[in-house]
Amino acid sequence: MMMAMSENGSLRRGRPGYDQQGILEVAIAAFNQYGYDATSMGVLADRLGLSKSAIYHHFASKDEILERALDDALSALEGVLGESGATQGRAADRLEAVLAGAVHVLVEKLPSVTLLLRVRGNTEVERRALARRRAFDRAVTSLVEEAQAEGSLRSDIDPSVVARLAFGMINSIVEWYRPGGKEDADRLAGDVIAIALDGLRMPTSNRVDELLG
Amino acid sequence: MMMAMSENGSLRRGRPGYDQQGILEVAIAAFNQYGYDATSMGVLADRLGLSKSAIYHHFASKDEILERALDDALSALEGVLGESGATQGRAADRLEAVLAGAVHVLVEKLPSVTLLLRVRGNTEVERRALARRRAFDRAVTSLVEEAQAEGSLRSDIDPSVVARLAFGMINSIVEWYRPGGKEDADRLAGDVIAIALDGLRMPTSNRVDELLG
DNA sequence: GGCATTACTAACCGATCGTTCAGTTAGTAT
DNA sequence: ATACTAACTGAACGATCGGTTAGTAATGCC
Repeated sequence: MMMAMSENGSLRRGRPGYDQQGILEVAIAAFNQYGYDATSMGVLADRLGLSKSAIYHHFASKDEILERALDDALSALEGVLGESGATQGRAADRLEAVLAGAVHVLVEKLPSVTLLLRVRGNTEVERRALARRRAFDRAVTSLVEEAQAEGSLRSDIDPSVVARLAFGMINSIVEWYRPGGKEDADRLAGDVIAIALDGLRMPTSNRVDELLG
Repeated sequence: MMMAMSENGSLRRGRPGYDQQGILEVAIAAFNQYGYDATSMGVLADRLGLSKSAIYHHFASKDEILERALDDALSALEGVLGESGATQGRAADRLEAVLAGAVHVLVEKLPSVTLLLRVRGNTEVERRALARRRAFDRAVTSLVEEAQAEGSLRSDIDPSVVARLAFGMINSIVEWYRPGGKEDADRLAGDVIAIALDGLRMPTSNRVDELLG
């Protein structure tokens, strides 16, 4: 039961119960479990312990719930692109900062990012979210291109393929990572970045062979 | 329009129109575009240019369509585990064969594997498919463990995480690979395996530093 | 106590859902 | 022409869908 608090921690006026954020969190969990399309407002109401119509006091529509959730995830990911580690320095370092930042966003906002990564495109809300995702992907691809031009990233593979595969790996976290599991968030980020960057860097095998003659 | 042919190529008896396979292919495409849950039998009927009830001549239920599609994908993936490259030799080589085989299955059966990778688990059909997927994942994880024990694969990362990240990358193909695009299938498989294996092998960077003193 | 605020309800709506049923249609074989 | 085979149809069904409406309920403030 989400007891709505005012910003200074005192109890707010009005009937106790869920607030918008409380509804949103339960909705995201249900959407992730059953899929957005297969989650009816009835199922959601059951999960909340409310009537269906009570939900409409908080959100105008099912679509609006989705839009709020997706915006949360997208804003966090877009925020990674604006951080100082992603805007200054060599392209390879910036790329590493973006990948690490993305992993942290995935872990910290696992429910809403999970929902984002499963969006289909059936509604206008979904299509707008997909457009924002594509813009993010393009920014990452540009970074890969720059790092390849610097010579610090393998250039035998098309930059858009590199970006997609790297994010394919990172995004797979939402399918199996569970907070409190065997891997803590920092260890996970370290592991993911290690594999991704080792796969992306200029291969050093030739260098070893060269040195050994 | 799928003209049903008998096995020797002559026209079969009965009214011309779709056969089961023809319905299945259109259904998979619709399921992948809109999501299984958001694809109504009405939408599917529109795509087929038939009435809704015509579909039930070919399949007993929407579920049965899904089951057939998922079985197609799963059988192909499971087949990779039974190939000689995956059953003989060093573990690292077997793992590489499995990864390459999986990429080829993804590319060759892109529609049905795409559908498989998006299964939620809302129905018994879906849950059975997920169980088969988990068994596949376990087999791959075992291979990673063996390869780590051989010393040819990095062992700084938990084998189940390694397997998941590698397949996360490989499975991401379904979200962006398009036959006839920039990357042909063999090139793609090569690129994916290069990044995955470079990310998975024992790091050679230390070796370079060591040789340089 | 009355008011404002905020959360919640049951009944209802029109539309759509997956499926069934009793037929019709279009081809081949005899 | 008739029988068989296989594909297809419109109407109907019970259930569920997202959403609306006119209320009720529970709190804090004055």
